Amino acid sequence: MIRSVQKRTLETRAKLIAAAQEIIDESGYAALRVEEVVLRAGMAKGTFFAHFKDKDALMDLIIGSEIDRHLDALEASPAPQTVEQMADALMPLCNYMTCERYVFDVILRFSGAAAIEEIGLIARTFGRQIEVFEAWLADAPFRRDIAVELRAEGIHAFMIQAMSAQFCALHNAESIQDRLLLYLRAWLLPGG
Amino acid sequence: MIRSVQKRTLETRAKLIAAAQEIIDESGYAALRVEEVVLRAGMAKGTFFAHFKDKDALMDLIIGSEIDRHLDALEASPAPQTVEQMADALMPLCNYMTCERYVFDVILRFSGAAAIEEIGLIARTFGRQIEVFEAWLADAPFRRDIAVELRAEGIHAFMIQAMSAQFCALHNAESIQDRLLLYLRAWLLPGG
Amino acid sequence: MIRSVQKRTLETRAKLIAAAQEIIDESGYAALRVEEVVLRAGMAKGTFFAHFKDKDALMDLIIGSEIDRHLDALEASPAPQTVEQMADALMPLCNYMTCERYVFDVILRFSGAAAIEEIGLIARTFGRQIEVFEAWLADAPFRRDIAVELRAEGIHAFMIQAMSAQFCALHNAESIQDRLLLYLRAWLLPGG
Amino acid sequence: MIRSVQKRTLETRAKLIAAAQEIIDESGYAALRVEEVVLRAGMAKGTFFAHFKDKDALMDLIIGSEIDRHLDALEASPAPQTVEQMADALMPLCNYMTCERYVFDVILRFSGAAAIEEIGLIARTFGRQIEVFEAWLADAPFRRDIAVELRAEGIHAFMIQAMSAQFCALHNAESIQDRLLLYLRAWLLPGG
DNA sequence: TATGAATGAGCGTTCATTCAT
DNA sequence: TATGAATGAACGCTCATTCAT
Repeated sequence: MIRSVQKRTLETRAKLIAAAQEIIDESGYAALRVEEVVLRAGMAKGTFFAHFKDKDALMDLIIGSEIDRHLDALEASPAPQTVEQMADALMPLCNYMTCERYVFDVILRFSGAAAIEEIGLIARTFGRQIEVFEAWLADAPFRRDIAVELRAEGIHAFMIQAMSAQFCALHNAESIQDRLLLYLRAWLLPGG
Repeated sequence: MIRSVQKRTLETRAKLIAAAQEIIDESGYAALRVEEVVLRAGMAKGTFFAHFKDKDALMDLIIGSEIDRHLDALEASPAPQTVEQMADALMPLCNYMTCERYVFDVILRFSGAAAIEEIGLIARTFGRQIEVFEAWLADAPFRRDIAVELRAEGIHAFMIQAMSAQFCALHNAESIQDRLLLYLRAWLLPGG
Repeated sequence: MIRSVQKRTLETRAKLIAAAQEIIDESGYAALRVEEVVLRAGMAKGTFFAHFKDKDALMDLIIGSEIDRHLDALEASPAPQTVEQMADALMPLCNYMTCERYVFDVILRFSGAAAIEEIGLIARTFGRQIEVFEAWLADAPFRRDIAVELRAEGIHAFMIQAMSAQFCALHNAESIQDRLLLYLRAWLLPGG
Repeated sequence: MIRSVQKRTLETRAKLIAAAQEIIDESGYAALRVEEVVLRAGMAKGTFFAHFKDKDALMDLIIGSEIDRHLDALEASPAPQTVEQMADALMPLCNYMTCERYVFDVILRFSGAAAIEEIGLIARTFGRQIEVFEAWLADAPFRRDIAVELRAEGIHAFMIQAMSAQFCALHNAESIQDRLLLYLRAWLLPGG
């Protein structure tokens, strides 16, 4: 009884997400409208807000899931042994996070959550990124004078820096990857 | 004649900025409404948009000016000779940039400008930050294995990272300053 | 078997009414939400509508019952022999009916029922009020030039008038009782 | 300058009211939707709410204006000299007020205003009704044992009573006019 | 330059009611 | 009977921005 109810609920939720993804695939994230989502899902507006606190909550879920998928792939691949390999490995995620100005803004905005109960997927993926980096660093031939967590946080900081530059007219000469490589080399192989 | 017109224009502009600052002082940045600004300045709404392209332009100006003031102070002070001094020196600026979630969001959003002609004050202050850091690094006893610009950009990346953590419920154990110190030491004194 | 089912049904109904009354006691009639009622009664929303045609039906029942209780008291008391006594006697009922703007609105709305089968408790209590007044008038020293039913209806009309004035900012100088007394004297003792 | 602006404002307001009236004429009061009003007026939704606090405010204005028009007509006509004439004179207004259940409900709900500043047209027309009745009674051959204001209020009370009965399944045998006549005779010609 | 009424697209909300299980 | 997810049709609102005067 309870199980069947949950199933129905999950199906509805899935339909809403699928409809949203469809819109995003067609017109991009910034073009998503709640009205259009429920229209495509064949549901009432009230149903949307019964499943998601607001539009942002859906956005957090969809973007967060996509980031998670990238992290899954990173976890499934062998740990990079050079900064070049690392930059290569990070590029799919960086490209996704910068695929739209709107997406990058949402990510930055949601990456910090004011309260524990508000922590959404995107915020969690930021934690997971650090974990993935830590796993990479465990056996990699990089600097070992500082804690693995610190090294991982540094990678993250430079990823953000490289992506931010992408949206800046002052720095658009260099690609994300070039900048990332420069940063990672200086961060992980000092003196090298 | 021309001078008097310019003077009047500047006065109007100044009145609008003063009114905005008043609201910010009373209720914070996020609470600022154009309606309220023109009301206090004793003008019509249209006048606002004759002086500022949009609300964001005013926000960019006010926040950018405040950041500039902090940079002026940093430039006027002697260059830090230790990472501890550097972290200390950076804290007033970091505190301002994180005084409100809204302010930090605006700063991140404006730090990259889509086109050269759109570059606003905040974006410029980001460039200026790098310059200030470069000046600091010129004679300081920090790593010299990488270009001074790269070193400066790293400081900036870690400042952002430390401030971001501030808004994240997952990391609020450590203060901005503690994180910053940790990062700067690892970045500027590798192996040290 | 049948008895136990009926008992269960009645218990469910009673629980719903009790929960509703609890909410009313705490927050007033206007604040009552079906959601909150079933939550307190520990039931599902659907159960509510299995017992009451709609929310209004519950409201009609609760308010109607309260009015009935007042009418019981009036019937149990001796008939007033003066308009002063009559106004005194009517005040508890008037006070209840005007305890909340929402309650008075519901009463006026329900006092007329669109169809015989829709006649609810409140509409019935209006009929009962007339009957009570008729009983009062049977032996009382008031005008006798018109039918007793007409006299009774007049009392009712003036009760409504006096209560309506209560909610009007234009007339809040006089109390319900003062107005009622004025009206009743003019209605029941013309020329007196 | 100021005048021309006011003119434009008044025109917009008039267009909104005209559009609303059009809908009412076609489909009735209960069918009026804000969306439809602005659509017909060729305006934005925001404009509606810039002119009317909410939908109810528009309803109050339209219904109140209509009542006012009836009162204008009553004031322009000679004062009734018999209760029969009075009932005849009141019927157009009564018919309007009971043209729709929704309209009568709105009238009752708005006839009392919680605060002076909230007093709308409908509430004001109730005061005006009393004044019109007072003017009628000044020279008419009706009872004079009570104050003219009191006599006027009684007429009003009985109008409401007669109209309320109209919506009540228990009393729909008699017409509003018959009831009104009965009431007025008993009220204005006691002993007669 | 100044005015301020008008715009407008979409979000969030409400909450009684229905219906498949 | 009981369940509770889903419905749905407006409403109210926001508020930066535009534009005719």
